[in-house]
Amino acid sequence: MSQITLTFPDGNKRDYPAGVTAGEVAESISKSLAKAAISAQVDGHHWDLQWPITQDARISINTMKDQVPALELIRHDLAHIMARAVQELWPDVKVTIGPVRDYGWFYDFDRAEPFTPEDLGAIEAQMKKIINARDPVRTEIWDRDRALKYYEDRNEPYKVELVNRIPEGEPLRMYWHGYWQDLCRGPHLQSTGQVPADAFKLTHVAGAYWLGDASRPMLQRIYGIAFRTRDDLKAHMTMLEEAAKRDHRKLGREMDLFHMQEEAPGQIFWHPNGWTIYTTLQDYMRRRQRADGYVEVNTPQVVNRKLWEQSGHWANYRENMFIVEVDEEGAKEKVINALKPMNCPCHVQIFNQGIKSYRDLPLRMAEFGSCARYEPSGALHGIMRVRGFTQDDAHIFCTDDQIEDETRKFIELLAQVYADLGFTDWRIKLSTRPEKRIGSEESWDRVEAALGNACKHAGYDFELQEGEGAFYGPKLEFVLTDAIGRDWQCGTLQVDPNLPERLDASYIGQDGNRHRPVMLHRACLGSFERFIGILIESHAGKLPLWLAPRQVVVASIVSDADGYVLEVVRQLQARGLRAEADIRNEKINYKVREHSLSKVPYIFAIGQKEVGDKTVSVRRLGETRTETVALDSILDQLSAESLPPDLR
RNA sequence: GCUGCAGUAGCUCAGUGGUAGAGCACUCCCUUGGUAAGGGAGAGGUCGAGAGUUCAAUCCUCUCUUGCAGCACCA
Repeated sequence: MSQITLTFPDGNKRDYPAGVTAGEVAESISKSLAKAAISAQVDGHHWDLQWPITQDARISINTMKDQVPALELIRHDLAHIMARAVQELWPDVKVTIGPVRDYGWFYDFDRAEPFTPEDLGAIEAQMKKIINARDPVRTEIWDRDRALKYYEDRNEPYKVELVNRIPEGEPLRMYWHGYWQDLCRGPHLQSTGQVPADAFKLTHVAGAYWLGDASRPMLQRIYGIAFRTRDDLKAHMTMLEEAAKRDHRKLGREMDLFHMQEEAPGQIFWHPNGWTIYTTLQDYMRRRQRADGYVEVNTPQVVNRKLWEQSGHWANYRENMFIVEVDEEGAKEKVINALKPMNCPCHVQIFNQGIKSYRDLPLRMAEFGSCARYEPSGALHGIMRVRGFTQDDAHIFCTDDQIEDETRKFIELLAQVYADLGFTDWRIKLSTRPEKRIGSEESWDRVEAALGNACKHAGYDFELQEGEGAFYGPKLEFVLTDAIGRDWQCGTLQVDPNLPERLDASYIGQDGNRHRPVMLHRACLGSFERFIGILIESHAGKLPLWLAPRQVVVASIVSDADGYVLEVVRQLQARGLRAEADIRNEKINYKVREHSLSKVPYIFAIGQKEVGDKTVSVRRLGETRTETVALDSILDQLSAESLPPDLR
């Protein structure tokens, strides 16, 4: 038998017979390593201990100390263990697939009866039994016919379909967890006993379409989470509780920002506090965009069907549009309008007024455009996914040659805006030509390169999302990571030569001929509604002073101070601060607690002493320390601190 | 839209086949208290909407609606 040479992480090399398994390699090093081993890395690939190694390679043995492979194996083995547990409890349940995901895994089952929370407890208990049985994990490669026959005999139609979907020539790997068997590409642990029995939890059950296809049957998906230790699991549960406390729907109520109600699903009733945030943010964006050479416009909400037919929305987007039928006097048929789901066709109408010259380009047309989209009911989520929203939208009409520079300018604007709003952790994704597309290859080449170059020249890398662009052009997506590590896609820039074509936009070039401009659809925040939701959650409601709806509450300690309290509020307001008096007949403890809970950044407490000294006792949100300062100096300090970032 | 779960006072929630309860919030009274809940009293609900079963429905059944979790969707 031929020999192969394996190189270990410390640089040592050893020869083994070809076909040696990673487990045997571990065994050759030490008994204890062989026992602790969970998998290996072979030339960078995650390698099952049972898999043979047939050629020279770099190898390292993984144990539970190696977090990434350990978690992957624990979660993946648990998926199988859970499927086995379910079939032990309900033998007629059909199994499908169960991948590792996020902090755990899920497995989809076909079962007539829905799983209940009690069932989850029973499954969890059964899983613990399987883990404690310490059954060995074994793997084999089967040929297709054998696998098909096996699953047909056992009446597992989903598995039959999976086997048939695996491309010819790819090995069909089977894994046994004890007697229980599943089709799986691996790798897996050595035995079920290697899974920590106290560091996992089944979290919830929900519907999921077979193979993600809404036209296929809906299965029941059970989700679990798993870690290496019980403490890690606990820490994760605590993190989830913390995230729940930041939920913008809860904070929106507590801070009296907005509400939503049955009569207007997916639309927001902004309360004075919430609307203050909204308008403050909008004013800020307006200043930033003006400074960057945008002109601002406003266009109709209700637009006749004809325009949507011309733009292509009627054909492609109709099920997402609110349709408004009007009985017009004398008209034979009802007039059909739609609420605008996007601003772009209206902006082209403005562009098309009069004759445009190449000298007018690039034309950056912005609108805080209120749009209505009939989103599927199940997609609605607080103020993050709504049916009525306002975009910080703009369309840049330009020539092909201007795309790169305009894109770079936009990225710079967006970077400034995100930095001002406290988001420094964000990245760019570039989506390129999809399979179904219009336009020539060289034009795609050119435009994709323009977007890529713009990123580079602005000083940012991008991730490639091949084939994810729109049918008419590539796009950039800007994904920001919030304070608790969640990703949000907010900004976007999309190159569109199609709509100017459809709506017949043109300009007179230097050559005196008519030319077609390109449109760049772009937004920084995406929608104000969603972005404010992100801001609330990311700051846990403790917004920076300039965005806080109520910036200062001046609270009296004794009623003799009421007059001075009102005077302080008046002076704060004169400096442009959003200040309120609290002269209720309550103790200062009570007032401090209440305003702290509603996230007011500054509480001024005023008693006899402050009245006499013309001072205020200042308490910042989140601190227990207080500081007594002269009224004039705090006024100066706060009026500077409350300026929006672009005015500082 | 699909699957599952849920809708009881402004909020958080308990409860029962015989038309409802707590805490907080609210109103009034007492209290003038120095940095996260001072005390007392009071008011407040067609139990999401409609239909059905029943002598009787907030409770059981059906339909609708809204929300929650996930899936699908997000040209």
